[in-house]
Amino acid sequence: MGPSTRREAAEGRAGGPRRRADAERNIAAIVTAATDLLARDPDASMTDIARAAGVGRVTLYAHFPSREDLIRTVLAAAISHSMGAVEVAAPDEGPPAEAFARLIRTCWPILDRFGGLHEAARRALPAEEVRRHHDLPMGRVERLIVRGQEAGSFRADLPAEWVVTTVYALLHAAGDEVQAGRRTAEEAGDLLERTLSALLRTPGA
Amino acid sequence: MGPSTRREAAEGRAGGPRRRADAERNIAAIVTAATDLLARDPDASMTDIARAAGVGRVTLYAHFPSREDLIRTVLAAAISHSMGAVEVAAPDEGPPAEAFARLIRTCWPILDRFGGLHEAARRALPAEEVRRHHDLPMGRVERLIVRGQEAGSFRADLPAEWVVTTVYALLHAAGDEVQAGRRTAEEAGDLLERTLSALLRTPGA
DNA sequence: CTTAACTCGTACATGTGTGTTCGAGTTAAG
DNA sequence: CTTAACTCGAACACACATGTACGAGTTAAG
Repeated sequence: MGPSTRREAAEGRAGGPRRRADAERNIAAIVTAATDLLARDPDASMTDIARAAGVGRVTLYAHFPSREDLIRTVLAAAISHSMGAVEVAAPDEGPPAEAFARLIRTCWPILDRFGGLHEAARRALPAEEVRRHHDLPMGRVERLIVRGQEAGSFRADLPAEWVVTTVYALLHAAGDEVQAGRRTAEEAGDLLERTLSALLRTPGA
Repeated sequence: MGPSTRREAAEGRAGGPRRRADAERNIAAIVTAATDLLARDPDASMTDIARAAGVGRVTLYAHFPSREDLIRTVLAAAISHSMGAVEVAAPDEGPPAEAFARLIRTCWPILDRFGGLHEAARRALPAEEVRRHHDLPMGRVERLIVRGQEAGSFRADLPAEWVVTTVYALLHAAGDEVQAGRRTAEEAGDLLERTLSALLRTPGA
């Protein structure tokens, strides 16, 4: 048969015949390479991704039947990664202001990367599916904002949804600065923290 | 000879033989259609643009030898349009805070559209050229920020360059909200104004 | 060692975008 | 009216991305 049997979609395989170790390694390399490339450039081609993963293009297709499949997998991995980080930094209790500062300081690069992948997903996946995945980490941050508004620590004269939007927009702007080499990650993180705290503070305080 | 003599590049023709009226009209239609389409989607194809302008694809190429040429022309037009609006709303004297508020209130859609075109230009034009054009309206806003910082009306603990970046990022976020139909232009402008004023106010005031 | 899984270069089919050519028809300008 | 400018559909050449098929070589696993 072909270059590989391609039994299941590299991800949710049941219990069947075990996968060989080198295949496992290659799949991991592909996912990390694709995450990096797609976050930087949502139009990165399958050829680029294969090369970056140190793998032949055919091998890539052996594990991921289509670009859509690959992006789906990458997005799912990035989301579960993001969610883990967010839950640690900003759990559902404790002072919202501190939680938010911690969240920005420790995981803004992760969230920014998620934003880049989101753009890639928007182009390759059906809108409904993207929206569904999008809601998870976005909703988490929004809950934190709402909690802070209700507790009086964040300004409440702006819709929480809009605040989340601005947070992501600035996250992305900071990421671009770093990627363009205009600032180090530390500088960008610092600017981000000071900018966002000004954004959240209530206007009269 | 071909469908048209294509003597010069539709733009900087000297004095030679006059251009016919219908050609002039079509060129104008192409530029406005391209401006609209490219601002919304930087990947809009030449076919799309021709159709939106109500013109055959061949006619488009008769006036603009390449996609690069078209984008160059569109970008130049958008910049001169933006510059005009900015100079009226935010001249180089007068209270910076008021000038800034006026600037946002009256021409944020124009500036946002310019941002979209900038993205299209970034993909089609050499980086050096984009940067050169980019500096004009960007520098204008930056001068205003610096002036406000020196006058004490804006917070000075953030680099003016970063402030400009955040302004454009939020401008774009607001534009997306409108385009996605989540808010009206009025709502978005209002949110923008309140968000940005919080960003510029000095932290202790 | 033997076998099945896996890798990978080459090549092909298909689709899409760019830019050009041809030729016939239309329209503004003198 | 006459002419040169202009428009435009159809077709072509080219480049590039996706996805598939083949066949030979390599490697993990028993």
